Amino acid sequence: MSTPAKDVPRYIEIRRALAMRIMSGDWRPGHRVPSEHELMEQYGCSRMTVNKALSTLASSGLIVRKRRSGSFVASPHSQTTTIEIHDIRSEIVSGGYEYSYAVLWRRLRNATRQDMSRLAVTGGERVVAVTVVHFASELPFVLEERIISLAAVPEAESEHFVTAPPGSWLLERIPWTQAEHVISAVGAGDVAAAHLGIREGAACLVIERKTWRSGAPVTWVRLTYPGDRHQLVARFAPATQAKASPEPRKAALRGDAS
Amino acid sequence: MSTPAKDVPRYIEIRRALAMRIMSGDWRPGHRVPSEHELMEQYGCSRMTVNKALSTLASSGLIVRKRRSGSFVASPHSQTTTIEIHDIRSEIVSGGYEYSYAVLWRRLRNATRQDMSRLAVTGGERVVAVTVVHFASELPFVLEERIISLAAVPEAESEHFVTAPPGSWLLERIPWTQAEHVISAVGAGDVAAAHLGIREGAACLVIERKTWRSGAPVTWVRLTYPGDRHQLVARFAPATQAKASPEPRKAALRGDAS
DNA sequence: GAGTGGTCTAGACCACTGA
DNA sequence: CAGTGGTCTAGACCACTCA
Repeated sequence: MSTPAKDVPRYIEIRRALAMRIMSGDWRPGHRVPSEHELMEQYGCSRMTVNKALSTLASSGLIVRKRRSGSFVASPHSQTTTIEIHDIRSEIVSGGYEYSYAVLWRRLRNATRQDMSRLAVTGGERVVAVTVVHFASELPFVLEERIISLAAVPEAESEHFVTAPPGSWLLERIPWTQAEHVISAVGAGDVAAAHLGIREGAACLVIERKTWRSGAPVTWVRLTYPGDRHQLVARFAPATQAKASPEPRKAALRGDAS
Repeated sequence: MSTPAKDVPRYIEIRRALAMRIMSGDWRPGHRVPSEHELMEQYGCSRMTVNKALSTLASSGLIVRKRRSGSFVASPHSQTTTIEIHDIRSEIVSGGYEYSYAVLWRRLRNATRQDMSRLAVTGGERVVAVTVVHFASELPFVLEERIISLAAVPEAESEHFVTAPPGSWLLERIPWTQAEHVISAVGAGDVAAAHLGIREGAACLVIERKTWRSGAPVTWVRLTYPGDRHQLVARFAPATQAKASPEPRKAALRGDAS
């Protein structure tokens, strides 16, 4: 069995072989993986090649590398997994729904204490605060409450988001950022309940995101999804890429559930 | 400015320089990054070095590489971010609380239709179903509902989880796996409400995890956290590792919130 | 002190694909 | 067809750190 691999690069072949030993339980956590020199001889290839196998294995968390001691099978005491947080529009459109949005209100103000804590700034900057509902085929899909720092995005002062919602609008202007997400569950407040057409106190999935650009706060946003209309999916398959995931679901609207 | 870097490896220096151009907006999405040959000359180093800079940049999603055409600044239309899902015990202990748990019940049965759909199997296997509450200093912290495939873990047949909860017990025996997580918000059902000491319908953060080992289903688990006692935090800072994150918070218990 | 991983070099061949 | 990235080689020096 296990055809010797047709076209897969050498380093992936090695990586896969090592991953198999680990994931099969053959090598328990703490077990010492052969050194680069040993693997060179075992596989008859150069050190750079086994190094690539080992370092990608390390970056996916399957092994830990220590100078002078060697590489060891890692202890999986925390699972790290990757989630994708999508643009709301494409999320809705790719679900086969029609996208629309409505700006509920928009204000220009000096940052309140709450604004400052949300943006993680101390000085009293000017901000734009805007609240938007996004619809999937007429059905309220998510409530977006956003604060934008005018120091970071001066153009926002005169922008009323009639041609594009704040998220997309910002993405056009501030393409690459650092971000922090906080995911939680809360009961819908009266505002959210009214705008999302759900019962007050109904469970909602809330994603809060702070965004920086080279260290400077850009925007804060809270997305409130009715609990029965949205979920996040994350997959984790270390390095070996065991098999194509059956279906990379991302979000489900009510009725999509299997 | 920007001291020429003391000890940082060459490829990180290059990667950082490129990341700066991208994150500053100097190079917009779609912009063509210099080719490996051009960068070789620019930085006076070998191709392997610039290759490492570019490929790590690509794996962090900042650029897209295409043969024959070149490397291009990626469009950030979906943010991918990494969350860590921790062992419940260490999650509680690291929060400064005292950990304990109680097995509510445990049953051995042939897989029901629901069990099969949760484990993603079709045959009617034997499973262990077990429900556990985890406490943080006497306060119910999370409800764990779990199904374990006996085909994958035969020892579970006689295990009653008195010395360790199912999660830790499994981790000891099945260290490395693939997993799929689904994160959602639901109102507490009557069972969850009773055991977690919360109002029925109160918002809960729910994490469902399916676990495989080399393709074979091992376990399914649903973790129900009272919404006001838990949240997930994810950070995203592409490649440049801009700055040490102020504090890698993971979970917050009521009272920890700032 | 010796073995380990971290990094780097100056080449090489290949597959792919856009002009 | 020519330029690009993907991979690989057979060396090298270094820092670190465990024994």
